[in-house]
Amino acid sequence: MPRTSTAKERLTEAALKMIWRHSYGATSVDAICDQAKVKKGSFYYFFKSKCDLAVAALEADWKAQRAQLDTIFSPTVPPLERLRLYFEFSLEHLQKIKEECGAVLGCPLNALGSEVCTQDTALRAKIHEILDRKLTYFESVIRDAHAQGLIVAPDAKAKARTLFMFTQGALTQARIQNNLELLADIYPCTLDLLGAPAPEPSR
Amino acid sequence: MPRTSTAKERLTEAALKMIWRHSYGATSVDAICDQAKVKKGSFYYFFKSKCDLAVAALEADWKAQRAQLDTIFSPTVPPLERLRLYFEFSLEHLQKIKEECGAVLGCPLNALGSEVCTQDTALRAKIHEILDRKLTYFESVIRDAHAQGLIVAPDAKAKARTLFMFTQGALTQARIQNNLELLADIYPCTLDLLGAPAPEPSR
DNA sequence: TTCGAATTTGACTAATCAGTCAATTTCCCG
DNA sequence: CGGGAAATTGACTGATTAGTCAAATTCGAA
Repeated sequence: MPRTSTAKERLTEAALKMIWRHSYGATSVDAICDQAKVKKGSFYYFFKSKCDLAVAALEADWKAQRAQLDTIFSPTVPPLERLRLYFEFSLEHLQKIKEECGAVLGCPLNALGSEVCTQDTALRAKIHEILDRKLTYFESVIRDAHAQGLIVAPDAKAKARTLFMFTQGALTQARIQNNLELLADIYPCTLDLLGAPAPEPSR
Repeated sequence: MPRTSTAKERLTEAALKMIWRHSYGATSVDAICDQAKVKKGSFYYFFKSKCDLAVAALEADWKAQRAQLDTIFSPTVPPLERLRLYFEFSLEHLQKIKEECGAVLGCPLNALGSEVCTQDTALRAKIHEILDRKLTYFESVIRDAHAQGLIVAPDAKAKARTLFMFTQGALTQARIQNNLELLADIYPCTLDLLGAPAPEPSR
């Protein structure tokens, strides 16, 4: 049975959406409360500050994403196929959001992290933590691909970090330019970056 | 003779520094005026809005950086050496700033662009424009390197974009994690990404 | 030196900001 | 049903926000 959403859930959901859409600084507590249909008094009953809400919002979002990522990055899937699936999934998600709000939003961790990292220690720490966990998926992919002789990457950690920087950079550029096409070749570019043989073009 | 700085110059300089250091949203016009020793009335005599100032600040900074970039990316320098010099220069700059303010700040265009791109069209357009110009340097490097047989990159534009995404992503990660070491291997990683033979390790 | 333009000043909005709080309502458990 | 905890409310504060403006000052050229 579909349990009705709680005020706390509505707040974290609205917060993530609005902060991602606009920015941390441009999103006021009042606006979040309006969107979530919650009075400000209630807000401060659940959260002790705006930053506290942002941390909770990231945590809730990560918890929800995890299951999907675990499916995509399942060890039963061939390593490079995991990456293809991941990019496909991410692009579809960004496409859907673009249709909703008209903008390419990139990665919320990147956008928010870059904005608040010099202002709020707790928020930065949470973002750092989640980014590290995401990196772990890449690491295991590359380790497996190397073990199976699909690519040459004796230092999986380093290679994963490079790939991670590239993909995160691509997401940021797509956001800044509001252009999803910048991400169209992200999978073949990844294969190239990893030194994997390009898949045969279907004809 | 060292001309004394004008109020307008002090404003753009302070604006860039403070916005880069903190963020666009967290930097108030009052704070910028204080830093620049200019009264707010004067501010609005020179600029019609905070966003207008930010555009002017980016433009002034770009104008100042251009000469240095033209030197680093001079066609008389071997292509891959240009990249090495560029990373060296960037790292030294970030190191110096870190010593000043204790934080790794990454790329101002990236940080600011990611924050304001959904809020302010003029600012976004200016950032897009400057990013495109920076990309041009990479393009010419890669075109030259390809022509000289140092790398294989028939599509210089695409390769430059990939490299650009990687380096920008690296800068953002370094900012978020406040860790300059993430940039330590950026040149060898770039060579690897370009498929250039690694330089012999000195012993 | 004089005059008009460029610049500087500080006091002033009106809106918005994050955050507080006592009083009230709703909820669940015994 | 009763009572205590959990949740909700709306009015409130004091600080900060971007932006305005008329008056005063400085500057440069004739």
